[in-house]
Amino acid sequence: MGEIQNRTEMILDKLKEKGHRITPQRLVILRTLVESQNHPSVEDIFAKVRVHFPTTSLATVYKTISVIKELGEVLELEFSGHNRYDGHKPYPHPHLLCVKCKKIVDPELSSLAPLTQELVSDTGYRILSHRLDFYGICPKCQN
Amino acid sequence: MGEIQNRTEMILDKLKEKGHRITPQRLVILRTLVESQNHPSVEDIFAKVRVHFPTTSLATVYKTISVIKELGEVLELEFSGHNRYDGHKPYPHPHLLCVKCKKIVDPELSSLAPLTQELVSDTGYRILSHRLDFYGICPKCQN
DNA sequence: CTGTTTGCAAATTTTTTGCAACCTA
DNA sequence: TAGGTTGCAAAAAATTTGCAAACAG
Repeated sequence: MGEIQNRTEMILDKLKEKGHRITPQRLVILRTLVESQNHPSVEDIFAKVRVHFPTTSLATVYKTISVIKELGEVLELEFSGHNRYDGHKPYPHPHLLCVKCKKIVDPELSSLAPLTQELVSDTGYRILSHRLDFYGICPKCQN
Repeated sequence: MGEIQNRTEMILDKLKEKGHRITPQRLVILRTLVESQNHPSVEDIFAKVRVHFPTTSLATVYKTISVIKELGEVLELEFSGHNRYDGHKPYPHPHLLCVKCKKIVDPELSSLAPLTQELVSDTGYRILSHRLDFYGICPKCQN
């Protein structure tokens, strides 16, 4: 149990190892990233930190995300004017986005392995990572 | 033959139909989008138009892309600070990017249909589009 | 002619950077 | 105490918008 706590501790250790310091703001930002299931935006994270530390600046949020990104512990989903972050599963995986309510979920796709296999066989590429985003309308928003 | 010309004509007709006007700048922007195999950025397109019309502004490029996007004749690939455009195949399709030589190819993936099917069955979403980018190293760059 | 488009500049939006004061280790 | 971090403001970078002059139909 405490998988999220363990992951948080692990990242904190990594931070210390690299000579980074653990500030109260960073702790909240890190926890928000690790606990969030819904791929928060910078503004989302900013809002959450502000609850506990009202003087926190956006710059600090950006800087902290940047540090955690260097550790490979958060996945950045690039969108033109609104990046989202996944600190829960910081490795490439498929996303399913509802274009109406903007929710993002992680579907389980057993067919992904065969697809990647086909890609490798057909092209001879060595695959390093991927970005698989599906856009649609979730069951709730279909009404 | 003349597939690209045909597509260009078709889009021009669509533009006229909707009450848009065909200006020389728009013609060059449109041709660049339709002919490009390399998913050009706004700056790429801007540079090409400038060759023929040195007074063209970036705003015009953005506005024209926006209009063509409304017609559904260009695909926008969102990156945080550098969108790319595909006016050659303006519908969602997988991309395979070599991280070394930056080449982009369009792989044929017969496994994509079953994967989408699995997604629909599992989640109940109505899928509207997708973005599938694979990052890897092409055969040539593996040496 | 009429109304759309252009091109310039200013405004927006997201993210980055510089730096003095501050705080963690 | 030393040096990384914060928070403010200014700077970048990409895109959008307002508007008068230009131009397509």
